[in-house]
Amino acid sequence: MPAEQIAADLGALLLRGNRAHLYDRLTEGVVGVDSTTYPVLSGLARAGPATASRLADLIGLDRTVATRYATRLEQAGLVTRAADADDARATRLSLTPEGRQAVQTMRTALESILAEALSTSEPEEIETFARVLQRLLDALVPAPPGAPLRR
Amino acid sequence: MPAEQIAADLGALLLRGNRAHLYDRLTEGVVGVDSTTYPVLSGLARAGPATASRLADLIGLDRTVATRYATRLEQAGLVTRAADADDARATRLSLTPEGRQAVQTMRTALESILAEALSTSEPEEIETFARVLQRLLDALVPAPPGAPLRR
DNA sequence: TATTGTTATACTCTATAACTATA
DNA sequence: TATAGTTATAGAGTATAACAATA
Repeated sequence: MPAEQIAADLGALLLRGNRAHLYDRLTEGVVGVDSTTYPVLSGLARAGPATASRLADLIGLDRTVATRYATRLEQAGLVTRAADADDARATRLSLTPEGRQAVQTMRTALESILAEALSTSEPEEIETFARVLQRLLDALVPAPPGAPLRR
Repeated sequence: MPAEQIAADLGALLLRGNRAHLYDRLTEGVVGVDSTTYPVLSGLARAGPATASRLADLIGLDRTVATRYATRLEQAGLVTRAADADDARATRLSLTPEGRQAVQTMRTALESILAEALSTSEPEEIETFARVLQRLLDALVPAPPGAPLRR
């Protein structure tokens, strides 16, 4: 039963330093994005234009934090704010072309890092890994209130 | 090609909120340990008696932080300090019986959580998952736990 | 001169509370 | 009354710098 080893590896992966290291590798060279604003930008890319509240639910942040990081990304020219036509209280956050470019750059970097990290495994192993990882996540992680998409 | 889904799942796992949620599940009910001191206690359990500097290297923290958290754990009665016989500058950190008990409790909790999260997967799948995860970690993480450390 | 442990300081991140506007 | 966005404030976490003691 390799449960003990899985536990140790997951624990290592979650160590603050290792998490920050991975985020730094992803965002290095992308101006205006760091390890704290990355989830906001990435979430916006996944969800499409969304309000700060919805985005906050999606990535598990407080909505005040989402607003502040959105402001930072806006000042960096990666995100824009626009009034919601249906609800005058709401503000829709969207990616600018520069923001889309930044997301694309980081996605490419992530896939390249992953491809290299998985290069010593067989395709069947990788497929099994992905399958179990998905189940593990479904069991470990609380579902966001938004619910429709997490991946 | 499940690389994209792996990337998304890993990203979700590393989200600050999800990481904190997992740590909270582990440490809930264990007095004197929280999501910040958990890695220190866990690292001490893996490494055995160690100095603050060595422990800091092991878990990727600054040594000033390791010292402060060790003080907190000491005040909670989970860790003791003792002079190093070989080096008068050094202080050796050790687990108290209460500290060992706390580690055991958290390990059991982690294994139980994992066992449930993996209960829908076949043993062969889990074995493959563990194998690929290990390779992934070796490639992704700068200094894996258990590696030789600088003094 | 370098290293260990520690403390002091400043900075960053995050949540709670409060305010405004709209539903 | 409730909700969206935002700002203000305070609390916690962390790193940098500095100190004394020892190598």
